[in-house]
Amino acid sequence: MSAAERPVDEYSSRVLDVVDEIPAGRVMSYGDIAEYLSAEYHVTGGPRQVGRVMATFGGGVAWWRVIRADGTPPPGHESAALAHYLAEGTPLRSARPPVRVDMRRARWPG
DNA sequence: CGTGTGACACGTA
DNA sequence: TTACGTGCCACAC
Repeated sequence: MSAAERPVDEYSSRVLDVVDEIPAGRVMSYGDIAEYLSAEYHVTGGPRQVGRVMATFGGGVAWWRVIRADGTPPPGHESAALAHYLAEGTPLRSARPPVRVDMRRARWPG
């Protein structure tokens, strides 16, 4: 683990912990994680903060299971994300650009 | 201490 | 369906 993958703050640790619990073939949106942390652990932070955590420390977790609410994977990682989706059997609405996960079926409530 | 930026979300056109 | 504006909040300058 590099220093860039060692979150020192509580919020980042919570976010990465939740991401680690998402089963293969399922996904959560940035907003879902923010809402889950707020409801279950009573910690504040919006979707953009979750996005910031993933951009900074996402390298150490299953980052492809954390996507936007409309089902699109993070910019610049669509190809790598698609490979994971095909390998895990994640429900897709579009298997070629613009790649989009079928949120209605793949969404994990946490 | 104001301004810009971002791996976001949502309503409206 | 895509495109744009607005709200959001932490962080860098």
